[in-house]
Amino acid sequence: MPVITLPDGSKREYAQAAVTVAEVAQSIGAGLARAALGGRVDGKLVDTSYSMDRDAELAIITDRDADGLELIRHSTAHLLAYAVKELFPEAQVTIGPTVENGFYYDFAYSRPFTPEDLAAIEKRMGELAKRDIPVTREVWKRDDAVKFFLDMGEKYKAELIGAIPADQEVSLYREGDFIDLCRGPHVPSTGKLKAFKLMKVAGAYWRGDAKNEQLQRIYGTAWSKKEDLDAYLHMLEEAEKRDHRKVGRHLDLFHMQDEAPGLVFWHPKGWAVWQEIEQYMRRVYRDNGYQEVRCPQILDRSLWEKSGHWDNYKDNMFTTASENRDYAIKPMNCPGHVQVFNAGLRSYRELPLRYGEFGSCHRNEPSGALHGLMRVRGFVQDDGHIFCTEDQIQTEVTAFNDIVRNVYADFGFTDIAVKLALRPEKRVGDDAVWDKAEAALREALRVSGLEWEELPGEGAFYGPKIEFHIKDAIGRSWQCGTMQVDFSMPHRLGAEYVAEDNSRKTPVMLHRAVLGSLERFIGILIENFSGAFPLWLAPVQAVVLNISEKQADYAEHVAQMLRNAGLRAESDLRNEKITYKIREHSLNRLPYQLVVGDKEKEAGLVAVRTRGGQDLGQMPVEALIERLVGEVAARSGTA
RNA sequence: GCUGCUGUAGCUCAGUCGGUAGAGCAACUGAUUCGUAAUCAGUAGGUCACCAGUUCGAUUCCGGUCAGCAGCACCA
Repeated sequence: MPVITLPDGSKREYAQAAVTVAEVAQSIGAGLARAALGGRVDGKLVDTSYSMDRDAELAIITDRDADGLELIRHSTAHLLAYAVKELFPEAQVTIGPTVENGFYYDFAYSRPFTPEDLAAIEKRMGELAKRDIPVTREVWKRDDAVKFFLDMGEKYKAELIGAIPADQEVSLYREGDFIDLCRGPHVPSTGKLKAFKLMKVAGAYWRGDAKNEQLQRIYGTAWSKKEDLDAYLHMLEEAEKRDHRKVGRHLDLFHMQDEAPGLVFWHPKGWAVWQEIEQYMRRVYRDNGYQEVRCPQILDRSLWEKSGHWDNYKDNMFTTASENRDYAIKPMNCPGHVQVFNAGLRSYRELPLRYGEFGSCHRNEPSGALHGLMRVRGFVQDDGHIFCTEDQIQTEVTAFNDIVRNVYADFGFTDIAVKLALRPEKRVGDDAVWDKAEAALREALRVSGLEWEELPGEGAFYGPKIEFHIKDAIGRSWQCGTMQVDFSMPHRLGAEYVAEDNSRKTPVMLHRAVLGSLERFIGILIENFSGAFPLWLAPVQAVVLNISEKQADYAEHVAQMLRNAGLRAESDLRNEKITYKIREHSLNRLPYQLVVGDKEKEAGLVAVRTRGGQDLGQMPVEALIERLVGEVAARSGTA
C-alpha cells in the first residue's frame, strides 16, 4: 500500500499493492494523465508504466519539464528508426541519442539516404505518430537479446548488447513492429510526438572511430509543441543570416580563394577591425607586464625534434627544405620564445619573465576541418609565454584569469565557461610531472573562485590547459582563451636560470592566449554583432552624406574634422538621393550617418542619424566629435 | 582525411532532356541636384571551377582533380 509523495509535498495513499506512474496521474486528473510522458521516482526517470510497490517521491513529467523534452526527443529518435525500418527493411539500426535541440539516429545501409528519402521518412514518422501506437517496455536476459538481434540480422545492435555484462538484464522497447534495445524511458505512445523535423543526413563513424565503417546518420529536431519548432527553425535562419562568411563578404572585410585554402585575404575594412583589436591587445600586454617579441616563421627541423613537435605534431606542420636542411613553418610560438629566453643568462630575479607575440602560425589542418575564419591554416594568436618558478605559477594563473575576463567584458562577452583539459594519451613528460601540472591549475582556478568542468584526455601534448569559452549573442559557445602549464618544453629546449643558491634551474613555462586566433575571434565578433560592430571596432565609424552637390565641400570638411579627431570617417558625395545613401550605409551597418544640406552647411552643423534609424537631430560638429570619442573610449556605442 | 552534396557575371540565382547562356542587384555612361532605408535611361560584363573522355558538337553526359558546404574524425 504505497504512499506517493508529490513535488508539492502532498501525499497520496493507494489501496493496491503497487501503483504505476500513469495510475497516479489518472488519480490526480484526466488532463494530467493525458499529458504525462514519464515520471521521476526518487530522482530516477522512468516510464509512465513504471510500477511503485513501496513509498516513493514522484514527479509526473510532462512536456513542460526539461526532462519531458528530452523524453520526446529520445522517443522521436526511435520513431525515426521505426519509420526507416518500415521503408528500408535492410537498414540496420545502431544508436539514436538526443543532442542539443534534437536527436540523431545512425543506420548501416547500403547507400546514403537522399533528401527524397528523408522526406518520405518524415512523412511516415508523421503517420506513425498519428496512429498513436503504444510504446511498451520489456526486460530480457542479455544473451536472449543478443540472439534475438543476431537472428534479425542486426549485428550492430547485437554488438552493443554483447558489451553489456552477461548477468545484466536489458530493456527493450516495442512500438508496433519495431523493437529496439534502449535504456529508456520513453513516452507512452507515439501520439505524444507532435513537433519534429528531419534536418540532414551525414556520414558518421561506427563508435565514433575513423577506422571503423561509416554509417548514415539522420539528424532531426523535436519539440513539445509546434510553436517551439517554428521558433527554432527561425533561430537557425537568423544564425545563417549572421554567418561571418556571408557578412564578411557583404561588408567587404576579407575573402578567401581556391589557391589558398584555409588562408585569409584581409581587405582594408577587415584589417581596420583587426588593427583595432591588435592595438587593444598590445595595451593589455603592456599593462600586465609583458614584453612584445617577434620570432622567425621557419625553424630548423632539429629544433622541432627537441621541442617534441616533430614526434607529436608533424602531421599538422608544413615543412620545407633548402640546401639539404629540413625546416618547418612554425605551428606554435613557444619554441621561438624559449630561444629568446635562452639568448641571455637569466637570473631568478628576472622571473616571472613574460613574452607576448602576435605570432603568425601555420597548421596543416585536415581539409574537412576548414571553416571560414573559424578554422584556418594560417592564423595569428595573441600568444604569450611566461617563464617562472613553480612557486609563481599560482599567482600568474590567477592574474591571467582576471585579464581574460576583463578583456572579454570589453568586447561585450560576460558569459564565460571554464574547462580544464587533462593529460592526453599522446604526451611528453612522466605522470608525476602531469600530476603536478594539473594540480597547479586546479588550485589556481580554486583561488580565482571559478567553477570549471574537467575534460580528461583533452590536454596539449606538453601540458594540461585551462580553456575559456565565451557565449555569443545567440547562445553559441566558442573556445578562445587558454592557459597551459608546461614542465617539459623548457627542459627539452635547455632553458635555465641561475637560482638564489647559484645553482642552475629549469623554469616552468606557461603558455597562454586570451583571444586565441585573431581570425577566429573576429569571426566570432562578426557573428555576435551580426556585422554591427560597436563603435570602437567599426571599420568606418561615421559617413558624411551631402544632400546635393552644393554641400560637397562642407561634407568633406566635416569628414576631415572627424578624421583629425582620430575617428574613421568617410564622405559619400555620390550624386544619389539621400534616401539611397542612407539605405546603403544602413545595410552596411555604418554606426553614424551624418546628413549635411544647406541648413547644416550654413550653421556649421550635422544632422545625425544612427544605423538603428534613430534621429539625434542637428548638432555642432564639435559636439558630435565629443560624443563619438566618448563612446569609443567607453567601448559602447552599439546603436 | 571520410561520407554526401555543390561549383554558371563582382553578389544572389535561373537555364540548357548535348547545338558555346539569362535576370535582379552591383559596376560604368548620361540625365536628374533631390532632406532621412532603393530616381530614370542606357552600356559593358561569363574559357558555365580545372583536366581528360564519349560525341559531328560538351557548360550540359562519364571519369579524375581542385575548392566550397553539411556532418563525422581532428582541433596540440
